[in-house]
Parts: sequence; C-alpha cells; structure tokens
Amino acid sequence: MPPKPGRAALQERYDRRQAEVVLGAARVFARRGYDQTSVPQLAEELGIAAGGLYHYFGGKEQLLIAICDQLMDPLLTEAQALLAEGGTAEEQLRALVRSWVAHVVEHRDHMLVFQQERHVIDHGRQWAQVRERRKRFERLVEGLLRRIADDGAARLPDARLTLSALLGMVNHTAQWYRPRGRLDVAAIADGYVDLVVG
Amino acid sequence: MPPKPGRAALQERYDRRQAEVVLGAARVFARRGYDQTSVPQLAEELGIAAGGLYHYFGGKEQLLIAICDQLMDPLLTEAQALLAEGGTAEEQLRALVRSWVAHVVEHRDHMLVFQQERHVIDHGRQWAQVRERRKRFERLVEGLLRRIADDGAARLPDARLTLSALLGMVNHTAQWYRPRGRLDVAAIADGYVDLVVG
DNA sequence: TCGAAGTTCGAACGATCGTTCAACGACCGT
DNA sequence: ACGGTCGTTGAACGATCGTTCGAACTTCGA
Repeated sequence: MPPKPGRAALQERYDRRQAEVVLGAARVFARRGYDQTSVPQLAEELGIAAGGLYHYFGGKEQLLIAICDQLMDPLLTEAQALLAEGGTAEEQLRALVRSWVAHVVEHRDHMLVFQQERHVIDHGRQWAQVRERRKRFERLVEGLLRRIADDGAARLPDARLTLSALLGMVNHTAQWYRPRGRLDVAAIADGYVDLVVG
Repeated sequence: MPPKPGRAALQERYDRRQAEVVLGAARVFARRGYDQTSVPQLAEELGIAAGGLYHYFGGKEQLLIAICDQLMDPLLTEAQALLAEGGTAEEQLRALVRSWVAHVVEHRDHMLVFQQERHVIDHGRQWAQVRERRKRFERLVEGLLRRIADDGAARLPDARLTLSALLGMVNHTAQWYRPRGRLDVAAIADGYVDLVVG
C-alpha cells in the first residue's frame, strides 16, 4: 500500500500523512478509548473515509502500535543521547526526568492510550518491540538510580522501589497535567527528582 | 431481577453470588481488557451461561461500575476510619498509605480495570458516584499532606505536586507487584512515605 | 499534456457484539 | 409435599463491528 520504493518525494508525503493520522488517532483514542472508537467513527473525526485508513495501516491494531512507537521512539532516543553527554549521576537524572516529563506532557494523548491498553501491549505477539523499548528505557532509569545509590549521596531506601515510584509518578502526570496549569514542566520534573534524591 | 424484598436469606445468597461474579469479572477484565472480552467469553470463564449474567446486572457497563464500587467503597471507608483515630499527620499518613497499598495489592485486578477504563469513568453520566468517591479519597490524602507541610517538619516542594506523585506511585503498584516478591506490602508503603516526607 | 501511480471514497461483506426471552430444574416457604 | 419464586439455560435478535474492493479522483514523472 505504500508507494513503490525509490520515489523519495512520494514516500515523504506518505510518511507525513501517516504520522498525521497517528497523531489524530491518539487524540481520539485518548478521549473515547481504543475499543470504544469504531473505525467509521475514527475516520469521521479524522476527516477521511473509513476505508481510506487501510491505505496507511493493515488494521486497527497496527494503528495502535504506531501510536506507541510514536511515543517511545523519540523518548528512548533522547534518553540515550542525554546519558552519553556525561555528568554526575544526579545531574543526568535531573536532565532525564525533565526530558521525560516534557515528553509525557507533549504526548499526553499517546501516554493515555499507552496506559489504557497495557493489557494488549503485555500479551500480543506483535507487541514485543514496544515492550522491549519500554523495558530498555526503564533499565536506563534504573541504572541511573543505582549509580546514585552507590555514590551514597542520597538515602534511597531501595533502588528498585524508587524506580517503580518514579515510573508511577512521571507517567501519572499525563492524567492530571493541563497546559495552563500552575506548574510548568521543569517545576514538575524537579519536584519529582527532589522527592527521589532528597 | 433480584429477589423480592423481605426475604433476607435469598437476598444474602443473591448478594454473595453477585459479588462473586464481580470478583471473577475483575480478574478476566484485568487480563483480557473490558472491551476485548465479550459477554459470552466472560460467561464461559465464570462458568455460567451468557444470559445468566443479566440476572445480576442490567448490562455489561453496570458490571464495570460494580467492579469500581467493590474497589472504592472499602478503601474510602477504611481511610475515613483511620483519620478518625487521631495521631500526628505523619503517623496518619503512614497508616493510610499502608492500608492503601494493601488495598491496591489485594484488589490488583480491580485497580488494573479501574485505570484501564479511565476514559469511561471520566465521561459517563452514571459514573458520577465512582468519580466522587475517587475525588473524596484524594482530598483525604491531600488534607493530610497539607497538614504535614504546614507543620513544617518535612520539606515538601508542593503539596499538590506531592499528592499527584503519591497517587501515581501507589496506584502504579498494581502494575508490578507480585505476591511472592522481594518486598512486602509494609516495606513498599513505608518506602513511598519515606520518599514523600523525607 | 498524457499515461501511470498514488490516494480517497463509500457501498457491501461476514462475523461478532450485547441483549432478550421463553422455558426448565432447583429450592424456598408453608 | 406442593405451589411459587429463583437461578440458569441457550437459541435467537438486530445492530454494529473491522475489513475488503472496485471505481473515481488527484498528483507525479516525462
């Protein structure tokens, strides 16, 4: 269904439209729920015909996978870049959490869908790549927390428990953050880090 | 559909069976997802015929509401009882979080469904009571955190942000806790409280 | 400007959904 | 022990689901 390989201009247009559809689908799914949104309903909100979706996606579930990829790929890429920059473990953690919170807030709809459909992500065969990306990101954070604990500077009760707590609070941000709220992204992220490292 | 009023013995049997169905449905929904589980599938796993469910519930969504009630009612009741017992704010917080984590772990399936179906809970008209119970519980925790902040003992960066963080980490526990894990419920709860109050 | 390739449409498909209901065995109160 | 209610069954319903596909429209390359 995508254009034949070799035609760069067409490929780019195809990819841009596809990403646009994914973005819109994330917004609709976050509000109405993935399963409770029928393909005709989704198509109507996106302003295209129902059948037209299948030009860009093999099926409804592949669209869901694309939403999760659009969420996880840049997050993991940015996290790896930050860790390569050097600095103390605590400095790196602070930078990582800032980037992470910014990402959660920016991709709030994606996050809500991602959390909502955890049962699909955890079980399906074709979800292995999404699961692995999530795992890799969590390991990055865990490594950082272990370095901080080993430095002895902070009094983390338990690195694994702290990791779970941090995952919980940051990801939960998607459920209450509002664009014109009292706290900006940096204040939220720093507040989280202060809780964790004291 | 329930037995006629006045027959206490029948009413009790009916209520017990109903609660049993809710419990089983929570387990199935947590694994397969609410929407992705058809009524015939659910009925088969519960060991009854599809039509039989409608003896206890007006429809599939009322069953979902019952799951959330079975989760929130005892949690709120116990929280209110703990707050009535007296003690310093920090002591009360520690007791409340212990009870809360125990509840999340005990009703892990309910929690997973509750979080999974957030979009339904937030929007539907008949979900107002569930929303209000959730709100009331959150206000209880918020009041406790404000008392701690006012006492000046701990260095909470922001009571509202701390509340969101605590909600996130405790509720997230349902997604990683395993019965024979390294940490027991009390250790988890105390770890969370230590992060929050320092 | 012309043929080809890419994109969109919308009617139609079989499958499956949530729900209803008449009927039957089990158990209650008397 | 008997009449009535309760609990359960499973077949059947209309509605709606995700998906397909051939035709119409648009854009690209030359």
